[in-house]
Amino acid sequence: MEDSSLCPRFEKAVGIISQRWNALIIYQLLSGPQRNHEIKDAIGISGRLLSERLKDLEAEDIIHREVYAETPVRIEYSLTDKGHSLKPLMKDIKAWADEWIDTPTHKQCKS
Amino acid sequence: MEDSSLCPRFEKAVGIISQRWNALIIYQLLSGPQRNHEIKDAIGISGRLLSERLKDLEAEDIIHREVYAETPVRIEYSLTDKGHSLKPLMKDIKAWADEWIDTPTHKQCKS
DNA sequence: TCAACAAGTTACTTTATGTAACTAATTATA
DNA sequence: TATAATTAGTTACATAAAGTAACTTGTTGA
Repeated sequence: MEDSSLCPRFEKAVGIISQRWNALIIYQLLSGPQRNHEIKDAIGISGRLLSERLKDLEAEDIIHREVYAETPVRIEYSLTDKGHSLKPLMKDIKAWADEWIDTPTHKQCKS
Repeated sequence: MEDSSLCPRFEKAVGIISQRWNALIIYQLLSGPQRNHEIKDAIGISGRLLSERLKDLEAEDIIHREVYAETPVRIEYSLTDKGHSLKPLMKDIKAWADEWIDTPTHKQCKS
């Protein structure tokens, strides 16, 4: 293991995107800045993992954490430029899913 | 957990693509049909997981397993139409990686 | 016959994820 | 003023997935 002949950049990108929950978090944030509990409720992740992933994605400069010193304090997560640049990718996944994934028991989703 | 309000098709697609190793296997097969050990050497996966993932991807109709009754027997894996339809996605990941991922110690890779 | 290869499988260890309870700060409610 | 509720986390523990390596089966070439 551990030494492939593939492109290291590609492997790094795949590592980020295919880390569990990351794609769903990024997809969710495409619709605008959101708070911890909003993301949590939207994608069904546990608080433990959401905190962990948000930290990871912030470290990768894909999302930005903004603290609003209101009362009570409000913390919002949003996509950085780097994060926003993943939009075409997310749209590709969505398009592929619409064409190739069969979920007869579920209705069509909005684009 | 377990009940999100996202599109079920999208979640299914993300589940497949972001399952560890799947994207690398599919990317690797974009360059043509390959045997078990070729994929293994190319992406650095263990034999155990490669067998498991190849079975999963075959069950999803993303790859095809062809047995050539030569001597010794030759087994080749290739992308199905559904698998090939993931090419734009893979290219997007590659393009994103080239633009946003910094690997100063590694050289540029072929497109 | 013996070593080597190819495609898997089995057994076992390590890491990641899921679940739930717990903080700390604030706020609305009785 | 207690009391419960909310928000963004964290901690502790159980379960599931991934990593490692040895083993199997069938065949080949020396």
